[in-house]
Amino acid sequence: MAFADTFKALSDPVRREILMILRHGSLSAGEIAGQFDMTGATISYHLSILKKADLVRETKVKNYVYYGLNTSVVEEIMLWLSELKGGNEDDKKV
Amino acid sequence: MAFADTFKALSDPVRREILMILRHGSLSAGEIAGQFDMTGATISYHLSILKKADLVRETKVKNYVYYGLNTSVVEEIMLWLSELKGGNEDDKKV
DNA sequence: TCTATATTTAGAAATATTTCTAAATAGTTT
DNA sequence: AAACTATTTAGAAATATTTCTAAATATAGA
Repeated sequence: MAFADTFKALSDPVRREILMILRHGSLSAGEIAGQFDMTGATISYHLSILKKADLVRETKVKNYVYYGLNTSVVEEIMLWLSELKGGNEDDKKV
Repeated sequence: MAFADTFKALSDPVRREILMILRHGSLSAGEIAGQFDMTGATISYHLSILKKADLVRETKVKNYVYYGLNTSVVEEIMLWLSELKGGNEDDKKV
C-alpha cells in the first residue's frame, strides 16, 4: 500500500513486536497469537494492517496461514528518515 | 521521550510535513502554521507531540517560539529498522 | 499601563483505533 | 457428510487522536 500506511502500521507496539518475532522466520497466525496475551481475533486485526502495509506476506498451507516478513517497503521509510537527517542545514554547518 | 513516542509522532502526515519543512531551517510556530490550512492551535498541538518525541527543539525569541529539527532520535528508529531487515533469516539464504 | 501580536491551553465534537465476544468461513480428517 | 481446527469477520465498547473555537498566557511596543 502507500507510504503513509507503512508509518501507521509501524506506530503500534504490538505490530512492531509481531515484526520482530517474524525476523526468526514465518509463523502461523495461531503461533503468533500464542506469543501475546490477546485474542486471535485481535492479532488477526493487526496482521491485516501489516499486510495492507505490505510489511508481511501470507502463505496458506493446509488450514494454516503463515505470515512472513517483507522488508522491501522498509527501505522507503529509511530513505525518508535519511532525507530528514541529511537535509538539515544546521547539520551542514558543523 | 520514549522510543514508542517517536514512532507515534512520525505516524501522522501533518507532523511528517512539519519535519520536512523544518529541514530548511528553524521557523516560528506562526510561520509553520502558515504553511497549513489549519488553525494555529492545531499546529501547536502537533508541535507539542513532536517536542515530546524530541524530534523538534524550541527556542523562544521575543514573543515568538522557533522550532528546529532534532534528528538525534531518528538514529534509534533507523537502528530498529535495520535490525528488522538484517535479522531476517530468509534474506541470509539469498 | 494599555493594546496588539504570538502562542498555548481547555473543552468539545468528530473520527479513528484497539480490543473483545460471538459468529462466519475455510480447510482437514474421519 | 459431520465434526474439528485455524483463522477471519462483524459488531460493539473503550480509548485515543485530530481538529475546531474560545479563552488564557506571554511578550512587545506605544
